[in-house]
Amino acid sequence: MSDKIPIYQHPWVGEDPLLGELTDKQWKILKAALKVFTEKGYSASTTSEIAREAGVAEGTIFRHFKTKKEILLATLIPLMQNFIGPGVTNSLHDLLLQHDNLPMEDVLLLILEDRQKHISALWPLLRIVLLEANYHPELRDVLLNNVVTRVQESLLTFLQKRQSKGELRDDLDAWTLMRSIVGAFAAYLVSKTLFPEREQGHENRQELKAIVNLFLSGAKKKS
Amino acid sequence: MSDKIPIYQHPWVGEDPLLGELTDKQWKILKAALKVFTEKGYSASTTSEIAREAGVAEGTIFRHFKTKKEILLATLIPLMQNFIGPGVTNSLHDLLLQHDNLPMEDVLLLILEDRQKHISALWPLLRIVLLEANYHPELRDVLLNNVVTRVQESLLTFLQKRQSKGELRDDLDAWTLMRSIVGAFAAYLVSKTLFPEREQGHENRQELKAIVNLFLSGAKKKS
Amino acid sequence: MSDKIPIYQHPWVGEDPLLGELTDKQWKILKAALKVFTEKGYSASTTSEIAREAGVAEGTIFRHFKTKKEILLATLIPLMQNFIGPGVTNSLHDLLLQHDNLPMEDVLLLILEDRQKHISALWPLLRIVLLEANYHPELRDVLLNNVVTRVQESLLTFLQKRQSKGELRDDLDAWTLMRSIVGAFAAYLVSKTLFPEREQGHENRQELKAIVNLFLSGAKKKS
Amino acid sequence: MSDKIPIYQHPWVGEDPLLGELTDKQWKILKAALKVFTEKGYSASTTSEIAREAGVAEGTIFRHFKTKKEILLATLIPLMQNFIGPGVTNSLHDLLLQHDNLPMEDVLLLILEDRQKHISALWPLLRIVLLEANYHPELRDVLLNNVVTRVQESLLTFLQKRQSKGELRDDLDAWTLMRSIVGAFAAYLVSKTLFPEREQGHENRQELKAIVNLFLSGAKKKS
DNA sequence: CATGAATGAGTGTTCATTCAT
DNA sequence: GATGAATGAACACTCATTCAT
Repeated sequence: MSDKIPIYQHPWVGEDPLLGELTDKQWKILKAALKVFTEKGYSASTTSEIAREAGVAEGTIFRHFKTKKEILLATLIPLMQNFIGPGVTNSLHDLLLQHDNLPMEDVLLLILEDRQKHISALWPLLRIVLLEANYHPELRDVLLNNVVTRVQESLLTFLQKRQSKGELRDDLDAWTLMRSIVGAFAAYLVSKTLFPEREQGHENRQELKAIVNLFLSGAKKKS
Repeated sequence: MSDKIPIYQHPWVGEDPLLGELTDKQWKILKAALKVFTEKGYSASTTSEIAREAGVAEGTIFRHFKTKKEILLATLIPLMQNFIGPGVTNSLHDLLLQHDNLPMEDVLLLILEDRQKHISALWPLLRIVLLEANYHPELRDVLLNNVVTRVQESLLTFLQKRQSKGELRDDLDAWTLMRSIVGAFAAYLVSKTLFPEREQGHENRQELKAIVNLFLSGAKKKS
Repeated sequence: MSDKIPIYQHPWVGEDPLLGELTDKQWKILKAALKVFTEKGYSASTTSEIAREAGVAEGTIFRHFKTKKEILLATLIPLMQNFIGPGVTNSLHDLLLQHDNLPMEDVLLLILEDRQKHISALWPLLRIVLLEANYHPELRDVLLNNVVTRVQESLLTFLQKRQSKGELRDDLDAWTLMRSIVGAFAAYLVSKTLFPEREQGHENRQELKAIVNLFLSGAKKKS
Repeated sequence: MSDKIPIYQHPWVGEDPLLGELTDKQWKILKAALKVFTEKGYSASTTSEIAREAGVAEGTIFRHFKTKKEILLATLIPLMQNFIGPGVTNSLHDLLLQHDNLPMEDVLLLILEDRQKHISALWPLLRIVLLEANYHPELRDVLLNNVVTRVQESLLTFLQKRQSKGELRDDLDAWTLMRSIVGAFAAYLVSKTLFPEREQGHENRQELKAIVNLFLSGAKKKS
């Protein structure tokens, strides 16, 4: 048991019942699997390539995971549950609580900058999750319940509070407000990825400010 | 060649050099391939299932397409070039031209409703294109150049014209405006798909109106 | 279809729904499978060895049979249904009918000699059937219903008729009589196989006569 | 070596050079192996299941037995040598000696009843031995030399003595007599196993009596 | 041009056996 | 001596691709 790696030293898995603690070998396999899946997708990846990448024998993989699909789930689900999910939500929640009294503009800008950092760091991971969620309901469920729903709730609560404070229009559903700002922000990230040259000229923070400004110009309560 | 089908009778392929005109058999194969790819994704589809679905022998497929990958490209690229692309762009273009003098609110609503209809109809196709574009650069290129770019250009032109007319703020980049409205609209579609129960209560047109209203409240030039 | 082999040219399969007619390749595979199974038993046989023995690619095997187990069943079941079963039963039945009026001694001797010839010819086949029937209920069922039961019925009918004619004791169940003569005969065959040197000295026919004599001495009705 | 188990406390192995005395662990492994082999046959059994069943680590098994095949031999050979063989023979021998002066009918009935009891108790073991002897010559040899031959000798001696006493026909080889009674008896056991419903109606002892009666009616010397 | 049987490299998975601890 | 993680050759089976008919 001496080769166990302490939970906090890797992003995967806390007291997650699916995996428990990870041995050195398991960690190497999961890291290799994530790399290979990320590059080629699940179907086009082979267990033998994962083994080669992990530096273990192919048989070793199946000592730790019953099937190839279990490797996929054991790779992505804990990441969503323990890393993406809480990572995303907690910091979001903290942000919203912490700066409860800042003006809307500033809070939203902080949030978007914070989100952007997180998403950039996690992008390869998020990408494979989003792709494979199309074919594996188990992934879809965890994605929805552990990531999407949590983000929504945090944001909704925040927006509703600001509505009741009179800072945001309440003739529109908070849900609609949320979709708009999240959509605009997401579209910016996508655009930055697809057309790096296009967005490169602009200062990132300026662009985020513009997004917030446009949103709030429409969303603020007119006195 | 009596079994040739006139171009205009099927959505695929015009003067596309990749395929030229399609024989009856080719058409059946492509239709079958699209169905199978759509259901299981490229990697998990087998040529034998495509053959069965098309009602031809497996060998026949390879008489028309050199490899499985060529089937994928021959299926999706013409669709993007001749169907999604123009279909999308033209109608968009027409709409924008046709109602050039309508108030912003009405034009945007018309556009979104029109887009929504198109996207719904094409969704299975768009889905597989978006998914596979992640792994096949050939697809990604065509997707960007033939679909995304065209939509952007139409919308940009429209927004810029309205900016120059003084109807929209010109302190913000038209690109930024576009991202916001497109993002908000896309977020609505995604939300409708992922949480049908959530969005079900609302009247679709009301929701689109809210999106437009929110956008324009922020985007309109203050006099 | 020109490579189909007429049914009657091989022992396997008549209008057997399991296989229908056999192509040249299928025939080679089944022959190879029978050989390999016979030599090493089912579990220890590999599909690759069967392929090598049949002179076909391993993939070819699975074009004709879905699983390794299906090869086993497709090999043995038709043999039992079309070869062992009828072969055994018909000739037995014919014999019994044909020589209905011969003295018991002669009929029994004819039967045993006939059976012995059949069983010798089929021994490798019977052996693998008997062995694998222990692990595959499908085989056991066909063995019992198509072989064992048929033989029993023929013999029982014969013995009962002779009982009612007053030639055999009727204070004993015909079933008991049958078991005794069949058992004695089987023990002789086993003994000949296990201890060839022991039984070699004796003339085969003399030995069969002794078996019949011993049986009839006990089984004949005392006047 | 304090964990050695005295020989006489387990049925396996006496001065058998193959195993010598057994440690507690070895005993557990052999018991587990016998169970697993008995249930699935040799080929379909896995060493890991044997280990699990024995409650030891998989590596431990290979510390005691070089190969899987050695486990099979170490399991079955000593059982034949020390349990089946002697067990069978001795009690048979004793019976024959003890009741040397009883009438044939009674002795044979006693023998058959005694054998039946033994065989029933040992059936799972005998079954696997008979099956695997087909593929492992080492097993076949021991089976023939230690079990079959011994039984034969005891019975032959008995029958020959009765022949010389004038109680049994001596115009037939004792070997022939033996085969007949053994065959009839074996056929009864097989029949009882395959068609339990058929033989259920009859009283077991009555059936045995009938077998003996039929045999002796034919085998007894006519005065 | 169409067929579909044949191919064989490759797949995910198993398992007897080894060996560092 | 006992362990069980690691191994890798072998397994049953798949599938894109070829080619004789």
